[in-house]
Amino acid sequence: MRKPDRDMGKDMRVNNKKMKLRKGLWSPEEDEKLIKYMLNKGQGCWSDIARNAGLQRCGKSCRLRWINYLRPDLKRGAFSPQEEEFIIHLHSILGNRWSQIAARLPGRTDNEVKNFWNSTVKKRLKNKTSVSSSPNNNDSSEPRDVVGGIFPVHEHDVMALFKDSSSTSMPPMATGNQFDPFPPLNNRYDMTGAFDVPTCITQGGMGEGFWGDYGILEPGKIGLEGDFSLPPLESRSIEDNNAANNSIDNMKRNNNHYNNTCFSNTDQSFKVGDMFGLENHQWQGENLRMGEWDLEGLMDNISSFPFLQFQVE
DNA sequence: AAAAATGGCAACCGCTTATTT
DNA sequence: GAAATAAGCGGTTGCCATTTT
Repeated sequence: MRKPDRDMGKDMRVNNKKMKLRKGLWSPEEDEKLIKYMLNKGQGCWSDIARNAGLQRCGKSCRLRWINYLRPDLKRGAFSPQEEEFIIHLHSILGNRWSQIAARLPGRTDNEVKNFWNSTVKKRLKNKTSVSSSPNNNDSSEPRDVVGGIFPVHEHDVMALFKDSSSTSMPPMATGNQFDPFPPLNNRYDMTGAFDVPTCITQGGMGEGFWGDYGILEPGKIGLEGDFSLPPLESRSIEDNNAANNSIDNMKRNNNHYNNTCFSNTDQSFKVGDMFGLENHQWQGENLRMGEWDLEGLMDNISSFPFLQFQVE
């Protein structure tokens, strides 16, 4: 429901003055204000941020703008074929849980994934399936058994597989938590935690046995024998993790919005914790529990996991 | 060249969930 | 425990650019 820029929303009070809230597209000036504020003050209550940054926007709008567009760790740019495959695969398991899917794609937002799905993937799958005229393909809003004939994924099959694994070769998880075939890469929204998105795990990459026969689930290949000990994301190597990027100029230079390149291009990594001068890594302790093998559980947290490296094309 | 159709995506809305008072 | 507030999420809309007619 995007309205033209001139459209104004409801009121907000600043210094007891009634101000009209802006809606619609963000101007570069607004972006700059928000970036500046976020860099200086970090994340807080969004309605305060909106007010204190001098933006005539509601907090919700600021949050969205930051998360979906201005965050320095966003990858942006076209989805790679690997990412596409991964999205399709995850969607076959998770359905329209865009945030969960996005959480497993470094530098991507739920909005981005959702848009990509609705505008591109859906269509592609439709074409594919109309050619193969598989009976099992319709709209993709629900988890499917077959996605375009590529991925034979069935929720309970996966579950069974995990159950089997747990009874036989499932390792005693170091963290005692549930097994997650596609662990979220990070708590991306937690500005107190450092993360280096583009350097996300790489061991072989997708394609090479990643999918086949649930390749990713094969104990021998992916460490089900017990090795989940990859270092947490935030401690992985970063090519040039110089907090020198810690300036709006750099952000602008790298941000699509300003010159069509990506914020954290493939050859550049950010640690937001560094950018913001923060050292807490709250995410490390999130929610580790052993529980029943429900799907949600499956997709819940786990410590780091050999994964894949996406490239922006 | 102009109009219409289509695609991509930013941003809003409304609902749900979590947290605070 | 209830109410208020904030945050998170998915669905949807509509603008703009590109492609097709």
